[in-house]
Amino acid sequence: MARAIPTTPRKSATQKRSQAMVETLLDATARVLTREGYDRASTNRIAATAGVSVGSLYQYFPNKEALVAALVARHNRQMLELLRDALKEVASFDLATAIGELVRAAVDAHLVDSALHRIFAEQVPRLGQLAKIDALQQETFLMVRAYLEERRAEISVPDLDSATAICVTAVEALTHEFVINRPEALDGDRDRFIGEVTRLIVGYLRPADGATPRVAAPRRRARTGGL
Amino acid sequence: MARAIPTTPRKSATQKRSQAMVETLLDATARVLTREGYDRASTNRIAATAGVSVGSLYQYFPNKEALVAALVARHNRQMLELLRDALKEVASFDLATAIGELVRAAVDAHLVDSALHRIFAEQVPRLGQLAKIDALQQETFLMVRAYLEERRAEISVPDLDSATAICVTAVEALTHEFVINRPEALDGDRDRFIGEVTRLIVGYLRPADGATPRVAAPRRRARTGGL
Amino acid sequence: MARAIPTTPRKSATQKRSQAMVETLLDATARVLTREGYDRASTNRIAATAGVSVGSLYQYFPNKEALVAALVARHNRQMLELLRDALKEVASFDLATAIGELVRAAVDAHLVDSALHRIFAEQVPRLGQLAKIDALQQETFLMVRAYLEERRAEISVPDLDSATAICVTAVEALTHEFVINRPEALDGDRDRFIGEVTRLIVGYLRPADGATPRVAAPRRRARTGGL
Amino acid sequence: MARAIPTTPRKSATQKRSQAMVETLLDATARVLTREGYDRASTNRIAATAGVSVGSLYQYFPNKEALVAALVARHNRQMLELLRDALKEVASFDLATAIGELVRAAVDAHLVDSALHRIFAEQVPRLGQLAKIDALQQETFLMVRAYLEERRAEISVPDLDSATAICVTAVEALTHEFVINRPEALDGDRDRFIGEVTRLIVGYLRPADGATPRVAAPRRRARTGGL
DNA sequence: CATGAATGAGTCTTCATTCAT
DNA sequence: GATGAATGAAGACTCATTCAT
Repeated sequence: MARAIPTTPRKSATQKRSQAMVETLLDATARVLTREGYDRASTNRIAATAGVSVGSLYQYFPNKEALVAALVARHNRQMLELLRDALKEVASFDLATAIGELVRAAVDAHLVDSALHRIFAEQVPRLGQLAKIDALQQETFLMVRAYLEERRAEISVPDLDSATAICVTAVEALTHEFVINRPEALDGDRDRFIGEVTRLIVGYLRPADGATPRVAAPRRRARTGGL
Repeated sequence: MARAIPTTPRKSATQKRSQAMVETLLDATARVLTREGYDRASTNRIAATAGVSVGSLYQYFPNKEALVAALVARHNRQMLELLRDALKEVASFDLATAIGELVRAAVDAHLVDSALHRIFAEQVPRLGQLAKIDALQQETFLMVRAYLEERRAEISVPDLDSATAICVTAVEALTHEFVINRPEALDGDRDRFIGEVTRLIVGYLRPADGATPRVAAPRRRARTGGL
Repeated sequence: MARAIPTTPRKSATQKRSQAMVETLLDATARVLTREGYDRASTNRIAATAGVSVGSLYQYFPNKEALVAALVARHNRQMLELLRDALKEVASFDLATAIGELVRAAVDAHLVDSALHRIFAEQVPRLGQLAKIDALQQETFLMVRAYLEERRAEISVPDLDSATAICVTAVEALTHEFVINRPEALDGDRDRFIGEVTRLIVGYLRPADGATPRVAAPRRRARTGGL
Repeated sequence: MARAIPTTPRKSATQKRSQAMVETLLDATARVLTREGYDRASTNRIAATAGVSVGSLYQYFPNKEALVAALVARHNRQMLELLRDALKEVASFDLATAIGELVRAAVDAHLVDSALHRIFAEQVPRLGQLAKIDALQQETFLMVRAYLEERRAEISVPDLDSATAICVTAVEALTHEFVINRPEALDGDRDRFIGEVTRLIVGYLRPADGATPRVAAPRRRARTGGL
């Protein structure tokens, strides 16, 4: 306690400066990554872009991977934030409306920095520290699963875990594909896309009719004669 | 006349040797890519793995990108082959059964070399020649679209283009996610996964009841007011 | 205020160190070029000879060509310096004496580093940046032309531009030839060479008698009949 | 003798084919050298340009240097030929006219293939075999010297060796400079150039007036106090 | 003899990281 | 703590030359 008086303020000033430096570096990393691609994003270039010396960069990040990992984490956090907000807002909505809003949030999330998002998706190797970061994606799963749990009554799918996985994966992939690779298909027509995806998901979670198609035993590869 | 006999074989012998070298190099590339990742896959390492000198590698491929592009093309072709076969087989089936078989083919395709597929998806930069290769993916779109066209009567979605895009993207993403990132979820239970995905797609294409959920106007952030 | 003192020196210390590194690299380049020839002068060898890492070399020069260009520039500057000094000194001399001194300066200039000069002349490709460097040679032309302009009265050649070009080219070539390729012809007899060249030039600029030989129309190959 | 019957004809046929191959290769070398420069003129490229396999190239030339040396020799021979012809023709002319024709021959010689000549002069390293080739230049010296000897009476320069060296060097350098580096100065005005150079040389060999400028003892560098 | 596939040493250049100031 | 010069391993690619066919 005695230490808190002089230490805390001074430390937080330092921390504030540190935090500012970290943000500056992450911003520079994002810019370089977007402009040059992963392979040409050298730590020297990033430091220069940040207006800082390489040495300083290494004062805050032990190596390049950690730097990129931190940026990925920040970006994921920003995206997640939007989803979290949407989930809060949606809590009392009926399923279809709620799913619609969640899809819309997914689109917004992909638009936070779609160029950067593409680089992460397409070029950044998922090794070491980056592997752990997918844990953030896990959070998405848990949040969505919790929501579906609450709406259990409206859902006819038996296994909620796999249903969540399927819905989250499908929405994320469709959003990604359309925002990143077919942005022209969304121009001025975002709602149509959202509507379609929503229908896909809602139709899956709540099949109105009874006829759930059951997959037949595999027909192909009957070569060996087995069933 | 007599001399003509040895000429042709000799030429094809050369071609056979060339082809063999190309295959050797692509195999080595796949192995190095899988084992070391894209960043550590140097042309020297690839040549060494192939048991060949770098010079030979450059006799067959003008640069590293072309080598990787050729491997991607080969892999895509193998995957596409499975889908093509499935589409042929499925031509006369009813929609649900057909979709089931197609999903199964997608799974098989991702299992052709899932480790390599992951590297392509996660690390190989989509630049230059690689961009063109996504054209192969375009082929998937066209093939599936053609199939849906034939089953038009059973499909209630108005815009077949976007429906195809959505189905192909969703199936590919779900298959990718489960084969690549959650393989344990498929062990001994592949049919359940296939069934779920099939239900997702069929439910989307052929909503039995009338209640198609229409997305409400955006509730949050009524930005510019546009639809 | 007190702090201002160390700052400036430190900066100039850095600049001094930079300049020292540049000189070291240029010296090493000259040594390698002289000892090994242009083709065997690799950046790695040059860096090693300089006792520096390749990386450092590239911190100061963007590529091999720039390095060689800088060395050429330095060498040309040194040679030019001698000529400039001679021209100053010679301003008031009569034409013959002046030309003699200028020829002597040309010899001295070629002796600055004749081995290096030979490499530049014989092996270094005149491309890219090097092309611009010939501009330094342009300076020679202008300086000499200015001198001749002042001595106009003693010169009977009508076109001063072409006269300058002829004199400069002839002196440079003769000096080059004798210093670089026939150094033994100069040993202990430099003044005789200088005298001969001076007579060549002075005789050309100031033909005492009237009989200027006019070239007859071409005798051989009266091709199209043109003059 | 007995062997001569079957051997000689067959051999000469072979030799003829050999000679043709050599010429083809030299032509290709010239083309590649001119188009790509010395550094980018690889034996593989040369062979390909010649429409021949590398192996064949090495059947006729032990290495790249020998190939280039042979081309230099051929080119020098062609140039020399023109000079030789001119000297024959000029034998009976008076000095001024003769020098004029010789200068004209020098220009023609440089125009044989000026692009190639430039490459030789500026990029080809004078090492190994190439060194010996300058012997061809020696021939020029001897031929010109022989001519001057015959015209001894008209020449007032005491040392014919150095006079020859000076004349040959000056004419070659001036021709080179104007044909290679200032071709525009010759367009439609070749005779003017030839006239000037001729005046330079004739004025040097046959100074009409007595006043041969004698070089004074060096004036510069009197720094240390010496004369 | 001709061929051209194969070789691998060697070139230029980049970049993550360190450390003296 | 900040700086940025220095490092040197490593990468993509070229090319003279050889040799089995």
